[in-house]
Amino acid sequence: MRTRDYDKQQRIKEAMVHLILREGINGASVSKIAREAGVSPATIYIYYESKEDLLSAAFREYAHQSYQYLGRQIRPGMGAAELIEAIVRGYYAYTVEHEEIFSFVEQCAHCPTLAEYVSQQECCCGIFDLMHQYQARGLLRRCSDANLAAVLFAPVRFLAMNRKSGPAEPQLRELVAMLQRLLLP
Amino acid sequence: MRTRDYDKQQRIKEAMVHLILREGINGASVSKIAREAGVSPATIYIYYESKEDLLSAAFREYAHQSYQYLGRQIRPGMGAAELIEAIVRGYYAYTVEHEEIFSFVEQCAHCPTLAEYVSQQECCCGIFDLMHQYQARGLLRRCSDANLAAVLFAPVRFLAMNRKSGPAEPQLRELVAMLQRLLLP
Amino acid sequence: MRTRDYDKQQRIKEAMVHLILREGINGASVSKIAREAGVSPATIYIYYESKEDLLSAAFREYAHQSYQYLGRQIRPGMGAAELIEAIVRGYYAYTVEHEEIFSFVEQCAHCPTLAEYVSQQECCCGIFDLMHQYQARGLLRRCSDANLAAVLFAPVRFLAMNRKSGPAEPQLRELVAMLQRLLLP
Amino acid sequence: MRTRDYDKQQRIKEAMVHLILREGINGASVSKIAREAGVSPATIYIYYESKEDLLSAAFREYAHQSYQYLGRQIRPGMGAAELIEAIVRGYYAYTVEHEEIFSFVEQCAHCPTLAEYVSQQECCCGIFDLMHQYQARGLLRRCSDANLAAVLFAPVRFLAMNRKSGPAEPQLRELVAMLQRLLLP
DNA sequence: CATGAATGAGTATTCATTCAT
DNA sequence: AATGAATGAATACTCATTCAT
Repeated sequence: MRTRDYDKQQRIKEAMVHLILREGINGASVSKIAREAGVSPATIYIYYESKEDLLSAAFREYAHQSYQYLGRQIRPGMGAAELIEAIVRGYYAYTVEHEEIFSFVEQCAHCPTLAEYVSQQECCCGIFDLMHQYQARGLLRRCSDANLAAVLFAPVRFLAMNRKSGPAEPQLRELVAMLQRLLLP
Repeated sequence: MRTRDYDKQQRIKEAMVHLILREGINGASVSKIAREAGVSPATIYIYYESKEDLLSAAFREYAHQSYQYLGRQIRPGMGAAELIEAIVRGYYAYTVEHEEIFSFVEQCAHCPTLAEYVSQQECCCGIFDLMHQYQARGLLRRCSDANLAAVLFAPVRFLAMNRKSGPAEPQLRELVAMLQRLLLP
Repeated sequence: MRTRDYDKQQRIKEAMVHLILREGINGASVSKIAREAGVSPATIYIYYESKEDLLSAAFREYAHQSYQYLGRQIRPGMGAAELIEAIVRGYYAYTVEHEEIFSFVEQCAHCPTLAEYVSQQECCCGIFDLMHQYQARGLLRRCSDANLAAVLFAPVRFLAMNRKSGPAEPQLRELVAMLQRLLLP
Repeated sequence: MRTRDYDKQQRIKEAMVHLILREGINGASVSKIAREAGVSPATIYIYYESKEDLLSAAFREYAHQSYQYLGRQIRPGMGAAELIEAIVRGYYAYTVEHEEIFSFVEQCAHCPTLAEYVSQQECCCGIFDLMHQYQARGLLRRCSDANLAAVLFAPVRFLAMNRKSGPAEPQLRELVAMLQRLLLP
C-alpha cells in the first residue's frame, strides 16, 4: 500500500520528468521541480542526497520500466513471429503511453555523465532469457545479444523519436515484417 | 579594424563539443566554453547571438557531417551488398574517429529543446537518393525511408554508444550480414 | 523554517536609496545594494521579484512619504496663511531631514521608465482635500489642482535641489510671503 | 557651415538623447548609442573621452538650449505682463517641441553624479539680466533670483512633466494669470 | 578618421544546497 | 518530516573601453 511519503517521493520524480520533457535537462532546477511537485526545495533533500542522486535514481528506475512493461506483453507460449510483433508493438506503445518518461530516459542515456548509471544491456535481460530459449529451440536465428538489442529496440526508438513524420501504423507493420524476416529462421 | 578570426570561431565550437562530451550538456556553460577556447566570454557573443544560437548552429553543422563523411565512403558503382557494408562500417568508423562530435549530436538530437533544429531525415537525403536508385533497379528491397533509416543507422548508433562492451569487429561483421540478408532481395 | 525578516527588507530598501544618492541611478547595481545591506544578492530576490520591482516598490512607498509627513504638519484649524507656511516649511524640512529619500524620489520621478509607477497628483490628495475646504470657505483663492501643486510644491523642490546656493531661511521666508500673496484672497 | 564631422558628433548626441528618453538613463549604453547613430562604438571615443564626457557635454549644451530658446521669445520692449506670459508660454512650448531633450536634461539635473556639471542658476542669467532691469524700473516686484527661478520655471516644468493630465491651454492661461498677479507690482 | 573585433569586469538573475524553526 | 529563508557560486549576457587595421 502506498504511504503518504511514497506519494511525495513519486510526485517529485514525476515533476522532474515532466519538467525535463518541457524544458530539457537544463531547465529542470531543484526549485522548479519542488514548485511543480508542490513541496519545498528542502524536502527533496530528505528523499535524495543531491540533484544527481535524484536524476540517477529516476533514470535507473524508469530505464527498467519499459522492459517490465514489455515483459507483460509477451507470454512464453507465443509463436516466434508473434513474439517479435508483440515486442515491436509493445515497445512502441510504451513510448506513446509514457512519452515523458521515454523522453527522459533517452536524454539520460545519451548524456555521458548519466549513462554510466544504467547498463542498457542488463535492463532487457528478462526478455533476452526468453529469446535465448527460442533460439535454442531453433525458432529464432542466433545472433549476439548486442545485435539483437540493436535491431529489435533501436529502430523502434528511432520511429518513436520521429513520431510526427507520418502515421505510425503502416510503418510499424512494415517494421514488424522486416524484423520477422530478419530473425525467423 | 581587426579582422574576424574564423579559426577562433572554430575553437569555440570545438571547445563546446569537447566540454559537452566530458560533462554533459549541463556542464557546458558559456564561461567554461570560453576558458576552454582561450577567449573571453564576451567574444563568443561576437560570433553567436546567444548560447542557444551557438548550440543549434553547431548541432546543425555536425548533424550533417556524419552523412557527408558517409557520402565519401560510397560510390554509385558499388554492388548492393558492398554498399550496405560500406554504410555500416563507414558510419561506425565515423563515430569512432569523431567520438566527441558524435556524442554531441546524439545528445542534442535527444534533447527536446534542440531536436527541432535539425530534421534527421533530411540529413541523409543524399544517401537515400542512391538507395532509391538501387531499389528501382531491384538491387535492394523496397521499404519506406523511415524504416530504412531506422534499420540502417539506429543499430549502428546503438553499437557505437555501447562500444565498451566487447570487441567491435565481430559485432560489426554480424550486423553487416544481418542487414544484407534483410535488405538484399 | 526561518521566518521572514522585515528588518532585512528595510535594510535592502535603505541601502538602495543610499547608493542612488551617492552614485546616481546607474550606480545602484543589485550586487552593490546587497553588499551595502549586508545580505547576499540572492536574498534580495526573496523579497522582490526583480530589480525593477524593488525600485518601483520603494518609489511608490517613498513618494507618498513626504505628503504623509506634510499631513502631520498641518491641522484643519489653522489659518490660511499659517497653512501655506506650514506646507512650504514642512515640505522643505522633509527634504532636509530625508535628503536621501527625497533625492531618490526625484530621480525616479524624472526617469521615464519609472515615472509611470506613481502619479504625483494622487500622492497629495489628502492635502488637496483640505485646500478645497479652504477654497470653498473663501479662505484661499480658487485654482486648478494642477496649478496649485505646481506653485506650492515645485518651487520648494527647486530650492531643495539647489540648497547649497546660499542660506535657506531668508529664501524660505520670502517664498512663504510670495505664496501667501498669491493664494490668499 | 556644418562639416561632415560635426554632423556625426551631432548624430551621436541625438542618438543618446533619443535612447535615454525611450529606455531611461540606464538603457543608453555606448554600443546602443553607436548603433542608433550609425557609427562604430570606437568612433564615439574620437569625439568624447568617455561616456561620462559625452553625457556631461550634452547635458551642458542642452541645459542652456531652453534658455536660449526663451531668449528668442522675449524682447526688451515688452510690457511686464507680456514678458511673464512670453516666458511661461515660451518655456512650455520648448518642452513640447523638444520633448526628448527636455526629458534628458531633467533626468541629468536630478542625478547627483551629473547635476554638478551644470548650475541651473547661470543658465538663465541672460533672462535674469532683463528681469533685473524691469525690477529696477519698478515694473516687476523685487525678489531673490532663486525664488524668481523657483516660481517662474519650476511650475512650468511641473506642468510639462505631467502633460498627459488634461488639456494644457487652460492650465497655462491660469498659471500666466497667477504669476502675473504674483510678480507685477 | 574610422572601424569592428576583443575583452575584463560587470550586469541581473538563478543555482544547488543548507539553516533555523 | 517538512518548511521557506538564506546564500556563495554560478548562470547567460552586456558594459565601457581599447586594439589592430
